[in-house]
Amino acid sequence: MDNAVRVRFAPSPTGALHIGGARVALFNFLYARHCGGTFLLRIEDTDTERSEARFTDDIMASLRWLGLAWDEEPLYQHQRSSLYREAMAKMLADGNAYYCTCTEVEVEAMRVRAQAEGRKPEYDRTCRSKPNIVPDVPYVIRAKIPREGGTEFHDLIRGTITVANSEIDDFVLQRSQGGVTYNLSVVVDDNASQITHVLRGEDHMSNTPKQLHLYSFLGYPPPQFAHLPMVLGADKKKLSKRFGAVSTSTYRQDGILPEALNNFLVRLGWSHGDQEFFTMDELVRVFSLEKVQKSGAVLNPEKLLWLNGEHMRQVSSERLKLLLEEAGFAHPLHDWCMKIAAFCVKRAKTLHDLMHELEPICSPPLYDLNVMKHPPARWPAIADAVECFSGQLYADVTAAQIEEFVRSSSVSVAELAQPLRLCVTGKPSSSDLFDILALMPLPFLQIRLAHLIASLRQSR
RNA sequence: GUCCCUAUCGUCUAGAGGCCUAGGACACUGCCCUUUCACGGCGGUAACCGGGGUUCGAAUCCCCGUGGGGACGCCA
Repeated sequence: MDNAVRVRFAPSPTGALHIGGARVALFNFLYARHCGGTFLLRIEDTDTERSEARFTDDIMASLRWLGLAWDEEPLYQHQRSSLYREAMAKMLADGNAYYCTCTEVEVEAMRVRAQAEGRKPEYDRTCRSKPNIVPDVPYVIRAKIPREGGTEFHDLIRGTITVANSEIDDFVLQRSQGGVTYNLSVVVDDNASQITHVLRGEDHMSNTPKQLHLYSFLGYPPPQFAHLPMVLGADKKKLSKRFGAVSTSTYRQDGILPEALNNFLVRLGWSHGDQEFFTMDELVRVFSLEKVQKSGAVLNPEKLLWLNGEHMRQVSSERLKLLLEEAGFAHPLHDWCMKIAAFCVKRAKTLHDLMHELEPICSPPLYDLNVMKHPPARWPAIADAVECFSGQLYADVTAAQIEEFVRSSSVSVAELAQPLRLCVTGKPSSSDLFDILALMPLPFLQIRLAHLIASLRQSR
């Protein structure tokens, strides 16, 4: 256990929490818990144009739903500009940053030129050697990245990564409107929060050398880095909003359990031998960065559905009841309903599957006798058999007794089972009929049977 | 285009030089169970990107290709 471990999840509130972000949060959370460390949340809202409070709300609600609780008060970057200004002043004073008065149009032209010359699109450093005094025209402040040498860091997942300094642009630290950009605020805040390990998506890998220069300029000790493989859509591309159900809250709405989503997400790029099913406690115990995969992982929605079914079968009756109510189940969930639910959950993949099966059982069902394959000519005989069956039911019947009766009746088992199933479950297929019959309180059952008998006779 | 990362069944992965005629899971599929649909049980199809090395021996190490991804913003 290393109590000094401090990690953070730092989303920008420019959209709902999508599952790629949820996975990064999960990995951070698991790493912190595994090490006995601290997991922090920081809202990166320096882009005032695109940041919205409702997205912050969604991100927090989704994290809470997933059980990824953060340990200290969340930090909001928009409240921390004085810290960033101090850092900026130091870099300016030390000659590690400079004023740039080039316009956006000019910079764009430089990029085009660089690319035409077979280089990476970049700023051409025009203002780099000008005197370091505040210009009287609009300006930005840029980092003065050394032109020689290289930057190297040890990635906990990928090993040593080396980038030539000549590849690193003199990126903007402060915008012309005065706000600072991501690379500066991250470094200042990670340092202020004493973050020891930065676990983030691979899409940030190219930012790391830039940030390492800032650590050096500011005299901060750099943290360790681990870049997680990307979560990809079916097209193998980085997840984006264009592809359907990517927001975490959508999975919740679709009847997915948080533990199932966590389980699914953790296995995208991480493994523990052949094990597929994990509880959160187990994950905290066995999670390790060494077993994280290096390449991107494509989402497999069917596997999530399967895992969700597995997790639903593991939850207690009390929690299942809570989950159903939370999902909007409209009928009172009596004890007998929950006992039936325990049977029905075997064939469900989502909470909605279970609700759809339970609903007609817990409320008077509507059904259409014509879905039966038996010819209407047989209906009177079936009605007689049901009547006889109904007459022999007493309190506390067992599935075995019911089965015994049905087998000894004058009509075939299939002929009797179909209408019984319809009238009790409202559907032509359901979980084990005899178990449901035995679990339904007799008065409820008798009302249904009477209705069935009447329908069978009436429909002739 | 440039730089960085990466490469085992359709998908997620096991695999740390001999245990690999490559294992598991999802999906697909055959059979069994069965009043239905499922669940469950037993099977099946299906992969080491290519080429060079290193080694007695390579899915595993190295190099070169190729494929894939990411980054290249006064977004984060």
